[in-house]
Amino acid sequence: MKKGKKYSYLYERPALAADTVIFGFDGETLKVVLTQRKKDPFKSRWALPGGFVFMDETTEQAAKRLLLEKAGLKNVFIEQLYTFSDMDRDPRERIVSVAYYALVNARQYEISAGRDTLKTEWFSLQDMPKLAFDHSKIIKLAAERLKGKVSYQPVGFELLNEKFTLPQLQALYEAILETPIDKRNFRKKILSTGLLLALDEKEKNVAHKAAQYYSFDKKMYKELGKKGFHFEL
Amino acid sequence: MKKGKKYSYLYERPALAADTVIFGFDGETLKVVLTQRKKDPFKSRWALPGGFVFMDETTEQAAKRLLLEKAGLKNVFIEQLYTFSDMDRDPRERIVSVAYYALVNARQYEISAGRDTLKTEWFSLQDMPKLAFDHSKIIKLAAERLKGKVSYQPVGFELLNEKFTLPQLQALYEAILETPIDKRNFRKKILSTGLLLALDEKEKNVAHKAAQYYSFDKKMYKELGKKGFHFEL
DNA sequence: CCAAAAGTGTTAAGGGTACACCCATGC
DNA sequence: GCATGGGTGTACCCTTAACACTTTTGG
Repeated sequence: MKKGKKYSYLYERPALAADTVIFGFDGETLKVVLTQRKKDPFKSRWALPGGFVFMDETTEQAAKRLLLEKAGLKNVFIEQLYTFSDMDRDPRERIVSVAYYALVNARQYEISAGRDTLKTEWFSLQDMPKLAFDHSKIIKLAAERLKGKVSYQPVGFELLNEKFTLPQLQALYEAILETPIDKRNFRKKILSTGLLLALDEKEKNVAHKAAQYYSFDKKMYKELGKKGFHFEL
Repeated sequence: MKKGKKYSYLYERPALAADTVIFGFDGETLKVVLTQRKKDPFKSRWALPGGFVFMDETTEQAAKRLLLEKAGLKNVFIEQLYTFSDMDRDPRERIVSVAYYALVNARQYEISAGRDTLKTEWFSLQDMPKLAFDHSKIIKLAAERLKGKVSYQPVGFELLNEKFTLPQLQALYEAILETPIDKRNFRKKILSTGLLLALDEKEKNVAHKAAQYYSFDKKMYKELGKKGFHFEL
């Protein structure tokens, strides 16, 4: 190993960014937040909310900060997805991006446009515009990850209101897994986890039998020690 | 958002490194490759093989290059694990590390000490020395990831010879999952995947009934389209 | 012939899947 | 009273889990 080009890392380093796929659920389809770019490159194209990582923050802190700056979101579930480092990700220069995904309640939060963005909006996963950079690739990977995650951890609750009905929860699972689920089997299975708490409250003003509200029993989840959850199909 | 400190990323960037957890199996326990550091910080401490990412390579390419340089390994299964970015990971300066894990056949490859290392050796996961940086944390995460992975993808074969016996394969699963497995149930399940090809060759020179050799049917695996594998307990 | 590990089948229990009708509510 | 979606139970099948003896080989 010689000195010279190979040691250029001492002087030259890739820039480090964080981008986040924010998932939300509107009752029908899975959505993600996109921001429209105000500047080149890819001026006016839609992109994931993201930006550079500062020297005094971890990549996760950066992702959270950018969530707030670019979409007005705070205190959300967030988890690291993957690090993208292809040489030509960004036309300007080399940028390595640590991608995260976040789960938020799309109805509870107002999404607000932030710095460097023209607009910030929810887009259905089924119906996405052409994206900047390699962001479609990132979203695709995030959707797959979520599919896997939902089948062994009760993350779905992050996407719903604190109280929700079983039909709502089922619709969410169907949207994430992209497959229809049998109503009775779904109820049996999800209730058998013991993680749902039936509230004594029902839907109102619906032109059919009112659905029971439930909430997620976080205490029980901690007691179960995150074991013994398995949700196939 | 003001200019100033917050924009320091334009001038100052974290260094970017890649570290790899190399798993091997000696027939009894899971092992990982560690290298003893020749320089400060943590001079003479054991650490994961790793190093800086150059400007003309992806993090995965860097991990592969470092595998070759530091441990003499080539053409191995490698997959991204997680990106570590805590501020105080490295006492010198801020270094963000993209961690990978690799699966190699510990018997087939000779491990050789590389540049900047005193020695390079296999260590049993059960019996690890005190490590430099946050490398124990990385190894712990890698072991968990491998546990999960092995139950839905047939990765175990990367750790064995091309031909192997079912008792060998079972011992590997037991080592990874850290739990004993029933012999008959294991055979039934693993054979029912249709991914094993019985060779017409048996063990030799063993003081007991000779075990049948099998190989992994890669063609069949591709045909099955990576679906329908599920290995619980 | 002895030691040591490979190989083999059955049963019982639990979980998954498929499936159709009645109920509550608003209009 | 009608349309709409919520809520409920059962039967079959397949998978899992538990479990003990015979076979082959080298020494």
